[in-house]
Amino acid sequence: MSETTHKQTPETRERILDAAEGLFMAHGFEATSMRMITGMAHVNLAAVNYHFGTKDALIHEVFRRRLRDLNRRRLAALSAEEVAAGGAPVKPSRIVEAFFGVSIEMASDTQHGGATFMRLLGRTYTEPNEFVRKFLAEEYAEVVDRFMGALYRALPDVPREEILWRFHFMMGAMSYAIAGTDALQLFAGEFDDKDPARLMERLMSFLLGGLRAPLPATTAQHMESRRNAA
Amino acid sequence: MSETTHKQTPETRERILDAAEGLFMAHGFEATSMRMITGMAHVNLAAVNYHFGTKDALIHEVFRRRLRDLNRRRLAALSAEEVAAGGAPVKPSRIVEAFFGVSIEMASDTQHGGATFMRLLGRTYTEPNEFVRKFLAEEYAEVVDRFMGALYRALPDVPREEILWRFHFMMGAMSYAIAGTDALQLFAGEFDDKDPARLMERLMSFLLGGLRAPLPATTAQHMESRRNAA
DNA sequence: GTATGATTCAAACGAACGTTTGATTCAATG
DNA sequence: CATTGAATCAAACGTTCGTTTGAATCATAC
Repeated sequence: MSETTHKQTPETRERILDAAEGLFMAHGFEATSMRMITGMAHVNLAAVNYHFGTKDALIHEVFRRRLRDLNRRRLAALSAEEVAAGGAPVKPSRIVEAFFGVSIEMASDTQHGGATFMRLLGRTYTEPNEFVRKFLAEEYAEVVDRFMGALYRALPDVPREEILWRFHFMMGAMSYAIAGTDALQLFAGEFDDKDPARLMERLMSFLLGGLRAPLPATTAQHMESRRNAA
Repeated sequence: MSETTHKQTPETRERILDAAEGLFMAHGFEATSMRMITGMAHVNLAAVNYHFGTKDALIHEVFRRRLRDLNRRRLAALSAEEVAAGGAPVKPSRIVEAFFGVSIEMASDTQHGGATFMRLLGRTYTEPNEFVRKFLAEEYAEVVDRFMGALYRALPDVPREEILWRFHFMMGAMSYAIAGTDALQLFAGEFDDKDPARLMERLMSFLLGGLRAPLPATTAQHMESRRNAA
């Protein structure tokens, strides 16, 4: 054999996953062919089907590999806040920071592909593909439960629907923040501030500003009439 | 001929555009085939190529058809605010309302496909496909110029980069708001509040809260040192 | 009513897709 | 050193894709 003595098995899987991750991010799932993936990974065309079964299973694994760690760190961050609060409800801003801080942290990791993955993840929340959204929901189930529960406890007077929507809005802002310059170039041709620390600052200011904004008039009215009835 | 005496030309184009719009929204561009489009539109397979040339040209026309009107209304709304302000800078909140208000207005129009299109548009801002983003940038060029200029004038002390980012975040929040329940179901299985008026309220509160949030520490420091130097 | 240009139609085109196959090569076991 | 199971390889599979073709059908003008 001329090079790399092909046959250190574990490396093939990783190379495929890395290549697929980058190509999915750059071109989307459908526009990325098996031949593109195996070509970039320098493996045989049949390797994907051998190691993962189907293309869909590969997509699944690309997400599972990173999402497991991402959500484990999110839960750990929330747990740490809950311990620090000692029984009392965690402040909303700390909850938001726990969730989105980990996101941006991972998005800042350009060494191990974290940045690539987060950009892929950001645009996948709105992915039309049914089966992608299905397992995304599964992977998020526990995290959603924990964080929503914490927010409900922290804001007992705010309607849960309102909290859900605001969290949804925050997810959108974060996705665009991480997807980054791609969509921003729509608005400004020249634009290259990529310092992740400053991005984190910027995004957090915006998110907390939105979270703390006065409730819309209609919602406030509903709460008022409810309070009077009680 | 049995039905509809096939040959009222203008209707064929519209039927294709409407079908394509809905299918692109539901499945994405690549996953939507010409056969799906022509099947749903009840026209011959070759009709798309005859009327539009290629699939890409069809995609382009799907956007151009609605975007023209959308951005014309945005510019009109901003002009009205500028007239009302009579030479003085328009308040930031009014600028934001002019831009995003028109978006939600169109997203609320379930009669003429406006809602379908806005959901499609929301997820297209982050579209990987190069040529889609290209003509999106072209269609937006004038609107971006006008609105960014207005914001710069309204907030002369805020760094332009900061304004750009916050507008970017707002776009993300709006996209998720309009893409709506799709991504929200990720977080809450049962969820069906679709009243567009309340959504508009909710989103505006959030956006203005984020826009008015205190600047991040680093940015504030930069401004401080600049002020001292002057 | 016949000529004309626009539109629709059924059928086919080559290209690219995801996947499968069967032989071959590797590392490890007895 | 022969055997075994895992991994890689080149080649092909059938399907679907976007697009093209040439004949058929329409509305209109002379």
